Amino acid sequence: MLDAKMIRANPEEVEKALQKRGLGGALDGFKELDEKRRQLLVQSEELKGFRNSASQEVGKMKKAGQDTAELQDKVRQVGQEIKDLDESLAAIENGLEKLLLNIPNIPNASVPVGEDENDNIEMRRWGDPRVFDFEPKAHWDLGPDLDILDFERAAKLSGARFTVYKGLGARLERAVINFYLDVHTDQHGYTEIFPPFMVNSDCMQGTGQLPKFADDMFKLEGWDLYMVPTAEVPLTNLYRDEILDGKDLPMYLTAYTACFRAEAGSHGRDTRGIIRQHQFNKVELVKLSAPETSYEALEKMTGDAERVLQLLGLPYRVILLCTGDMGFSSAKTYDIEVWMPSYNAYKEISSCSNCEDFQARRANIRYRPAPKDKPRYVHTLNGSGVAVGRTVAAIMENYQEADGSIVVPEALRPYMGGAERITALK
RNA sequence: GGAGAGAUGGCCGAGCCGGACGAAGGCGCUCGCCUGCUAAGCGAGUAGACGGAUAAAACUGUCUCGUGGGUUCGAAUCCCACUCUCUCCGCCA
Repeated sequence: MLDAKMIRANPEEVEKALQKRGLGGALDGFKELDEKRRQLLVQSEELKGFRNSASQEVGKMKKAGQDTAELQDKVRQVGQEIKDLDESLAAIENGLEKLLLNIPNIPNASVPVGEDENDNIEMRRWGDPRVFDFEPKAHWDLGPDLDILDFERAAKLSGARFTVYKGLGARLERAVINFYLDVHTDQHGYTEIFPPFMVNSDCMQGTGQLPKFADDMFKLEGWDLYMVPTAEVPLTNLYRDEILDGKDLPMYLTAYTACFRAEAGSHGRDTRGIIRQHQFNKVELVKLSAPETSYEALEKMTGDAERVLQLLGLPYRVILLCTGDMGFSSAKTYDIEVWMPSYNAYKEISSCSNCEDFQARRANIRYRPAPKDKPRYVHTLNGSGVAVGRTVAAIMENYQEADGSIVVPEALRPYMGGAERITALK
């Protein structure tokens, strides 16, 4: 959520910034509502001030044995006026909040202006895509052939866009999860959290999924609970409505969770394999940072995500998203894309964003730099560290051999009971 | 799922037969004094949000005692609903 005071002070600049995201006119109506709100607020507060002093007066008069009927009558009338004013005020504040909750974050000045993914900027590449001396298979063929992925039985259980992992496939998924968590906790300084996989609507609003993207999520019928679309939601909301001690910043958090996405708009994309699923695993990185250091923290976090791909020997590139391609809450985002032979292209495997104070304002996460200081909003960052299912798909495809087996990357072997290779049983 | 108890400031904890209570007291924290150092001791200060005022402050108004309603001239205190926590029973991994 943007700061109403900031919009009030620089309406043209905010409008310009939102236009870069292709959202001209998003601020329409703000000024009128904002002015009306303050006008009604002043009126209401004046009357309340009168009510407070008059009520005290009644108390004194009663003690002195005086007749208070007239004053009480007067205050009763004022009370009605206050009630009416407050009703109008509440309606206006609702309108304002609705407006603000649906406005995305303002891009950082370093973000390239553009319309869509074609205007993104490639920052760097790591590793060289392997040149195969045989025709490589896609993971959706490798998986069933090796009997480690079962799409048909998954469909029987849950329908399209679910996968059953079996044998060393299941083991590989679990190995990657543990490997990622170990690297981030032991080498990158993150604290491991194991959060609930269902969270309430306050959390969803705090990180920006609600109210705008309700259709992308799975909601539990009869409950104010949603399946987490990413661990970013529980991790960032851990400190919702709190004032943190400046000494505790920056805070580095990591979590494995399954992630659940309905993504109504994605039908027809990536229909094969495990790239786009209703349920997938991810290890997430979240940082709470002081504003001054949040952009350094973003570079570092992106590096942390890159590092696990390097350790697995998977070629990737880093993309800086343009204004038109960024997520709702983000001020600046790097995507990391891993090389996928089946697509003959790089495919997103991580997204690292600095949301600045956008989520912190929604979720009311503040910190006190020093004991006497006023509380300030933290900056929140989140990044995939990285997507597990897509990692497994990338390993399968990049490490496949001509005989249809898959070599286990060395870094994962300790997590695979020493297995060096996944081969068909038959 | 059934029965009961509770929710107050950073923490603990009074108030809860309605009237100067944004809230006693303690702890913690900050600043100062004292002490050779540390500890102890002494003094002062110590919630947030939204407004007004200001160059900025000082200053000032309103709201907040789990949340939302209600009663009343006036609610932390009375009434209703909800949420959460704890204890006992049941069930369960």
